[in-house]
Parts: sequence; structure tokens; C-alpha cells
Amino acid sequence: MKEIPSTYDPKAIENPVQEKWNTAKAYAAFPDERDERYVIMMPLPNVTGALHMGHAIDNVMQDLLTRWHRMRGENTLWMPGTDHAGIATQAVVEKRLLELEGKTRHDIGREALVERIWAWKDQFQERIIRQQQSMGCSCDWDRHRFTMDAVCARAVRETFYRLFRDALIFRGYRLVNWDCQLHTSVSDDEVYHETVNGHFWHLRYPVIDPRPGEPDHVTVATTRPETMLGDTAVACHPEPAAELERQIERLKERLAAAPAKEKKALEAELARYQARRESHIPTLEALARMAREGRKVRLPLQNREIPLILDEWAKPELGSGCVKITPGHDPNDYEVWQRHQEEIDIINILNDNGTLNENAGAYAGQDRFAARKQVVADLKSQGLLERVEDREVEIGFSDRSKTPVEPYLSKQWFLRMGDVDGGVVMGRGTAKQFTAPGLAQAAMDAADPAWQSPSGRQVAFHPDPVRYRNTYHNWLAEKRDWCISRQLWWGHRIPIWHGEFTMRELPDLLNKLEKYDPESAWVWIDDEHGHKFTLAEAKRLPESATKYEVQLCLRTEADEQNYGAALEALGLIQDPDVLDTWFSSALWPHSTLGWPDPATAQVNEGQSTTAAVDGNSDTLSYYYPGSCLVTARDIITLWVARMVIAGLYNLGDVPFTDVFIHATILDGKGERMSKSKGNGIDPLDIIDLYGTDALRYVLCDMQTGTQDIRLPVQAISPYTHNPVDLATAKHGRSVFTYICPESGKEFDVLGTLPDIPSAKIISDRFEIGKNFCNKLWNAARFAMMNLDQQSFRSLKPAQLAPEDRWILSRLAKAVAAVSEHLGQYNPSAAINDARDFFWSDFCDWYLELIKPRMKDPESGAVARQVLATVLDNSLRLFHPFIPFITEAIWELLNERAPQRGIETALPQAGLAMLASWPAPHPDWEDDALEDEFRLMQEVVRRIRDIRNKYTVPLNKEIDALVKAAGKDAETLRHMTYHIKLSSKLATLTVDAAAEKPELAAVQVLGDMEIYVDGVLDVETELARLDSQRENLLKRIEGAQKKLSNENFVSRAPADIVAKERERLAELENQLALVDENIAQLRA
RNA sequence: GGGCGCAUAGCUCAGUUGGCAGAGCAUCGGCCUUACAAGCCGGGGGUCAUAGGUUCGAGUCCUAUUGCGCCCA
Repeated sequence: MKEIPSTYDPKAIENPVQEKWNTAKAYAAFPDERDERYVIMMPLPNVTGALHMGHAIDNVMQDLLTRWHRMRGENTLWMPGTDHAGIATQAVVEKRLLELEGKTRHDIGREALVERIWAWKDQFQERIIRQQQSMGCSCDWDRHRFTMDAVCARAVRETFYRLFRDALIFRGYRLVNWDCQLHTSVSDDEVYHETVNGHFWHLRYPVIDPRPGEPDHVTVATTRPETMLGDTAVACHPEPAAELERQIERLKERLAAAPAKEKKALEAELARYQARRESHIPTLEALARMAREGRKVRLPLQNREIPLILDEWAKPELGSGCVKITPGHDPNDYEVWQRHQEEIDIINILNDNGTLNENAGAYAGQDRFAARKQVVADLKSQGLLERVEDREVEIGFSDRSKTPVEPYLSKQWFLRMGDVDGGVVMGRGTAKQFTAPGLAQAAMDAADPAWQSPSGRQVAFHPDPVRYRNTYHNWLAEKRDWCISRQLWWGHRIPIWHGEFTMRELPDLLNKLEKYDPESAWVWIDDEHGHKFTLAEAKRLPESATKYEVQLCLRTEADEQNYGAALEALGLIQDPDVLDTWFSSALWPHSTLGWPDPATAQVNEGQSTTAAVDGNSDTLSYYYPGSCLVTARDIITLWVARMVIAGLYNLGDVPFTDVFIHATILDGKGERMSKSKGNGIDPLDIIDLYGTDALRYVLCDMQTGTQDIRLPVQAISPYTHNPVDLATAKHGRSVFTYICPESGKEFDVLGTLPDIPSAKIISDRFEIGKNFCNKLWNAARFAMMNLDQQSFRSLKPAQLAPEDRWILSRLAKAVAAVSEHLGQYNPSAAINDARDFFWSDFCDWYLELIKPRMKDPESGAVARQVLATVLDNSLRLFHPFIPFITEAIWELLNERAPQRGIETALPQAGLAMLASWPAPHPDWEDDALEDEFRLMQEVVRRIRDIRNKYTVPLNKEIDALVKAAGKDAETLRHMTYHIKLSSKLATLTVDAAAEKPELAAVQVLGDMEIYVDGVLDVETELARLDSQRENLLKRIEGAQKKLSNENFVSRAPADIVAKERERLAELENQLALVDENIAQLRA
């Protein structure tokens, strides 16, 4: 039998426990005959780097739910995996390539780069899995997926094909955010904005052939002067005077409603507006008239004539009242262009690397920032620069390359999110097929409590259903088309072959394409306006020089092998772009299970199959739809919504019914924790210092409702190895360095400065978890010392001592409360229910009460059996929260008391992880007994207080006399043993007619008085009684005031009033007793 | 600019339908009591951000203000 060390050492237990789980494959899930199942799909970590605290809480919450449901006997699958994270990973690898070898991706080519990214992915995926395993994640490691695995890739292709066939995927020109360094579009989510000091340049464009009385130039302003090279118009408001008046009225309304302190600024603005009636409106009216006449201005530097146009985007109350229109490089101007397509052009002046192209004339080839300087200088020398204003400007940066993004016109693939004529068929060909108005609408409906999928499901958010549903709804309601193409090399290649042809060239090609089976190769023909034609329709188009784009989607990898080369021979080329990462993540809940066909899905070597075996279902039909998605707030829109869309579209059902939104981890200042801010904690550092279970305990403890988690952080000084509080420490030469207060030397928290030692970031909050684990360890150790091949025999309640029945009653209630709170997605409440039971009831009272019984053969045997049973249930109860220590103790307990239970034996299990969740035991609950215990504990506390007040050492036994009658007296007589033991009394006497010994310390408790003789110091006692008296007076006054309020007595519910009366009577009684005692002592 | 959220003990947070303000940590005093000093026993500490309102009664409901955070543009 194993010796039990006297202190809890997480390092000594975690690896062996991990090995046991892995050897037993305790995590593995297979379809079987059970109807109850529980499925969680892991939000995929990127393969770009190590896991941080955000991953830690996400994983711990998932593992908590997974272990809990597994113990409840449900067929539980937690599917793990990693995400290829397109741009993020490629950017990291490209950066390394440049740093280490001085090469760009173009130097080594597509294939070689992709090969290097695979190598990177293999390395990091392994590391991530190790980290997750060390956090105790009980995912099914034999089903681990990577978004570019064959099984996932097939699902991506199939989905793309179906969406394309349904005309929900289309190609079009759009202004996108362009990363000039990575040469790719980036999504809005990948752009962050920063306010920087910039300029507002006011430029003059000469009017062509001005007539008398007309302005000879217009002034426009811009923060990006080089974009003027791509200007195609200058806009003026169609009704400048009327519009200005409207704005003046609006401002007046705002002024009337504004608080005093804002009035001044608004008044000034109003005055400015009013002055413009004179200073600007005549010119603007003239320009509007000229625009109506089709007049033009000359674009400087380009010597191009561009029209004056009328558009409401020009604001007569701002600037000059006119705006330059650069449709190719500004989103607002792009919208203006869409309204005026017949009148004006759209010009792109940028290359994909941020240099100017041939459309920039003399500036072609220059970088955009160099060109900016040159343009400004040239305008100035021509006298066309009116003035330069300093101004704060907001600039969008690419999150990946940290360089400014440019609005850039390019052809991209989109997924249509809006409603579609005739609707969209969801779950086509399945038993759950239905029609939705559009993809976004389908996902919105899915979270509507009134809606049900064909299987009766819908999506609900926890723990705040309304708030998070609104977030989800508001985003989807925009129904913005989703740009799914990325100009990258790393990711799922778009399975489209396309080419441009005129109607003269087309018929021949169409005849050849017609031979392909549409089940393998779907064809759409787009005209220049994005109208789509089928093959058959296109054949009837009139012969012309108009260009059409032929797009053909090959459905499978095999189709590509078979037809790819032939298509290229026909003049079609494969689109070089890859899909947005979220496209494959959206399919995660079903692609991982083998969709579209689990029988033929190609899983990796050594993995569990997705196909049906031994008469059980395949994984897709068994585990889809899943149960719960666990994630943070910021992923609701990005990912949750897209998974719902994909699940509904492909399978006609939601991917999960519950979404658990957990907290975001902040530092002590309330800022989001992140590696790049220097406040990020590495979970492995916490595990190293406090143990995995401590990490998990504290994360569970802090996951309350919707409250984010604030973790005050410290740095471990590399000089003294002592913690340094970062909230108060002084900074060194940058915001990422601090001065160690003890040594006065500087350290760095980012770990990127070569000449300064870096410090680990930790948080002492995790001590709470370690302390609890130590308590659990030692309580178990005490139990083990007393359990030696403890045997089981059926015990009737009558054979149990009161403390045995009491602890079982408390246990039954704790089990119920923990289950209840876990069901409500409240881990904090749940772990505290368990903790309070274990620490405050079991350790503080029960263990102390049974110590003497350990020497008695008969009552000792009963106590041991109760002890083993309660410990058994406690381990089961704590296991989902702190799996390592509970598993380690479980093994020790199995050795010493293999069979546990009270009346019947509990179900046995070799692993705590596979043990059953504690059974509910309403029959053990005993409220009357708990009341008696509460009274006993009160009395004990009063006596202990006296001991403390008069510093009576514990080894000095004292006598207590209690004046009590009726039920109280009866209870105290039942509990005499417990009171004596817990407060170390020689004797306890309970007597209704007890007389207070002259110099006894007194405690008043309800109607009772407790006397302890022989310890008293008169002065101290008087002071104590005085303060008690004060307190009583205050409370009596409050109660009297309340009861003398006629309104309270007449309007408050009768039971509340009665309770208040009762309370007053009791307080008055206590006051009388205290007064009596004071009088006696004074006498 | 639009939307959402938060403010309770020194710190981190609970506080159900409105009915006696709680926990853990920290702090103070006493204990190396035989599982645990990472512990045990006891104590102190609050104008529930501010100002109004509803109500017999407000930490809780309503309005405004202040400060902070997040999301979207």
C-alpha cells in the first residue's frame, strides 16, 4: 500500500494520473446504444502559438461540463482540434522566413512555403495538445482534427460546391481592406483602428472655363492626398442652402435638449453654421448649378477632366462643402460611385504591394507614402495647396502585419447572407429539409425561442440569454455578404476554374463544358453586372463582344484530378485564392464527424473511425446535432453565427442547442489580458507554481455570471525571484519594462528585449486553489490513516450517530446544489457549494466529531464507513473541477476501502473519471437534525468566544452552565457530547432554572443564557456586555421604528410584520438579560 | 457617432420574486490541539458611485449624472 505524503505536491501526482487516463483511453467516445449524449466541439486554437489564459478558461469550462456529463452516464464526446488560421499562420512563417533567411514567399514559391507552414503546424499542434493534456482536458484525442485534414477538406469542398450551385457564392468587385505587406484582403475583424496625429490637406481643383461670377476653383480636403490621383469627380450637395437650414434646425433642437456644460460648444457651432449662409452657400449654390449643367474641373497633376456631380455625401455644413470622390480608394466614395455609375469612373491607382500603378501617371512605382509627400510638394509648387491642418486621424491597421490597410478594389468571392427570392433550401436532401428566407435570417431564427428546427431544437445562450441573443441578432441583422476569399497560399484553395470570354468565343466552350456531369462540375456564367446564367441560358445569349466570366466548380478532389488539366486546356484557370479560415471553422461541428459521408471519411492514421461499427450508428448521425458550445463573447458573431448557418444549410439542424459564454480574463487594471500587452499569464507558469488543479479551481471559482474575471498580476523579478505588483511598480525605459523595487534593476515583461532579463507574469490568486487542494489532500490523508481495508456492511439509519446522519444530510444537499448550479452554467456557485460542504461541514465539524470514535470498535466502524462514503462522494463531486487530485486520492481510497456505502454499496469504479456522479439522496436530508446542529454550533461558538476573550487555553477544560428550557434544552441535551467535545468542556449542565454564578462570563443566545464560571475578568466582561448592549439598542430602535410606522403595519404582508414583531421581542428579551448581567457585575 | 455592460468591505466577487448587507483573500488578536501554519479558533471592517423618483420598505425597480470597460461604425 502506498505511503501518503503529508503535503500535497501537484507535480508528483499529475503525470501519473495523466498516464492512467491515457492508457485507459478514458476520454474516448464511441456511438453506442445510449440515448443520452453530450457533445462539445472545441473552439479551435490557432496553430500560431502557445495557449494563453483565454484558452485556459475556455478549455477548463469545457472539461468541467464534459467530465460532469460523462459521470452522469451520458455518451460524451468532446471533439478537439486545431485551426490552420490562414493569414495568421502564414504571416508568422513568412516573418520567420524573412528574419532567418532574408527571403520572401515569392523567392521560395507556393509549394515550398506551404510545406514550411505544415512543418510549423506540426510542431505547434503537438505543443498545444501537450498543453491541453496538462490542463487535464478529457477530449477524445483519437478524433483530433485539424481544419486541413482530409476529412475537413472534403466537407469544405462539398459545402462550397453546394453553395455555389445554389448561387449563394458569387464573385464580384468590392472595396476590401487590403494588407499591402501580406498582399491580401483582410476581413473587418482583422483590422484594428488607432487614432494618430495626421493632417488634413486642403486642395484646389481649377474649374474649367469658369464664367463670370462663377468660382474659378473648388476646394476639397483629404487626409490621404495621394488618393487624389484616383479622383473621378468632385461632389456638391444638390440643395446646399436647404440642407444647411436643415442642419441648423437639427442643431437648435440638440442645443435645446443639451445639458448646460455642452451648450457653449453647441452655440459656437450654431454660429459657425449660420455664418456659412453668407460665406459658403452662394458658392455652393453656384457649384450645384454648374454640376447640373455638366461642368467639369481639372484634376491637378493628372491633367484629367473630372465632372462636378450632385450627391448628398457632400455636407454643406462642413469644410468647403465639396468633397473629392475617389471611388477606388474610399468606402464612402465607392458608395457615391455606385449611385453615379453612368456619370463617373472608378480608378484603381494601387498595386497589391502598396506602390502606385500606371494609373498614377508620373507617380507610378512610388510607394504610397513617398507618393504622398511628392503629391503634396507638387501641389504646393503649383499653388494648389490651400492650407494644411493638423488633425487626429483614425487609421486602420492590419492585425497580422501591423501595417496600415488600404481600401482596395478587387475581385473577391462572397457568400450571400441576405434573403433570396424563393428562399434557400436548408438541409437539402435530408429528412430535415426546409426553406429559409436567406442564410443570415435562418441563423437569426434559430436563436428565436419561438422557432424550432425540424428536430425541435433551437439555440439558447447562457448565462444571460437575452443579452447575448441580442449581440448575435444585431450582427446577423445586417445580413452583410461575407467575403470568403483570401489572397494567401495557406488554406483551402477555392475549387473554381474560371476565365473571361466574349459571346463569340463562348458557344464553343459551352458545348464542351456541357459534357461534364453537373453533379461533379457546376457552371455559372456571369455578365459584367453580376447577372448569372446557367449553361443552357448562356447558350441563348446573343452573339456580341460583351465579356462573360465562366465559372466552374469541381466538387471533389477526384474531380479535380480527373478534369483539372482538361479545363486548363480549355483556357480556364484555377482561382489562386484560398478560403477565409472561418469558412472551414463554420463546418467544424459536422465536418469533424465525417460529413458528408462518415462511411467513407478519411481519418488520419490511428484515429477512431467515423463509420458505423458493430451495429452502432456512424458518428455523424449519433453525435450531430451536438449539445453545447463554450466560448467567449467576442466569438459570438465571428464563429457561432457562422456555425449555425453552416449546420442549418448542410444538415437542416443547429450544430448545438446551448452556447455557454464565459468570462474574458482581465488584469488587475481591468484591461484584457494579452501577451502583446505584457500582462498575459502563461497557464503553464501557473501550473508549474500552483498545480493544474489550483489553476482550474480558481478559474471555476471566478466564473460567476456575466462578470469578467479580474486577475491582479505580479511579475517574478528575475533578480530577487520575489513577486512584484505590476499595478504599482515603476516603469523602466518603456511601458513593457519595470523596475524591481528591491534590486532597483530593470526587467521586461514581453520577453522580447535582448539586453534586459524578462520576468514571468503570475497571479497570487491561484494560491486559493492550491490551499483548497492541500486541505482536500490532508482530509483524505486523515481518512486514509483511519481506513485500513475498511469493509462494507449495510447500515440502517438507527445505527448511525447524529453526526453521521447530519453529514449525510449536508452531503445530500451539497450534491443537489452542485448539480443545480452546474446546470445553470454557474461554476462558481457550484464549486463553492462543494467547497463549503467539504471544508466547513466535513473538515471543521465532522472530522473533529469522529476523532474520539476512532478508538471505539463499534461506533468507530460505523464512523469509518460514513467517512469513506462521504469522502467517496466528495471526490466524485469535485472531480469535474479538479480532476488530478481527486483521481489520485481515488486510487488511495480504492486500496483502503474498496467498497463504500451506507445502506447499499456505491457503484465502484477504477477511475474517478469514469465513476458515476453522486446519486441524489433526498432520504438522507434531515432538516430537523440540521436545525439541532445549527443550535449546537451556535452554542459552541459562544463558548469559544468566551475562551478567546479571556484567553483560556484549549488544554484548560472549563465548565458551562446553560439556562434553557423547552425544545432548546432538549436539543442541547441531545448534543451534549458534541458541545463538550467541540468547545473542550469538562461539564455541560442544561437547566431551565439555572442561576448565574456570581462571576461568570455570560453569552446570550436567543432565549438561552450560557454561563462560564471561573474565567472572568470584570472589566473586560463589562466592556464586552456594553458593546453588545449598544448593538442591541441600535437594532431595537430600527425594529421599533419600522413597527410604529402605520403604513408598514397596514400595507406590508402579514408574515413580514409578524416576523418583525417576533424579532423585536427577542431583541428586547436579550437586552433585558444583558442589562441584568451588567447590573450584577457592577453591584 | 450607435449599441451593450459594469460600479457593494483594502482586493476579487456573490447578493434569487424588493423584506435583518455576504464569501474568499488581506488585516487584527489567540493557538505549532496528533490530517492540514498552504492550518485551527475568534474579532474588526460597508453612506451598496452620485442625485432624484416609485414603494410601507430599494444594493435590488425607474430616470438622470459621473467614472470605467466591451462591441459596432
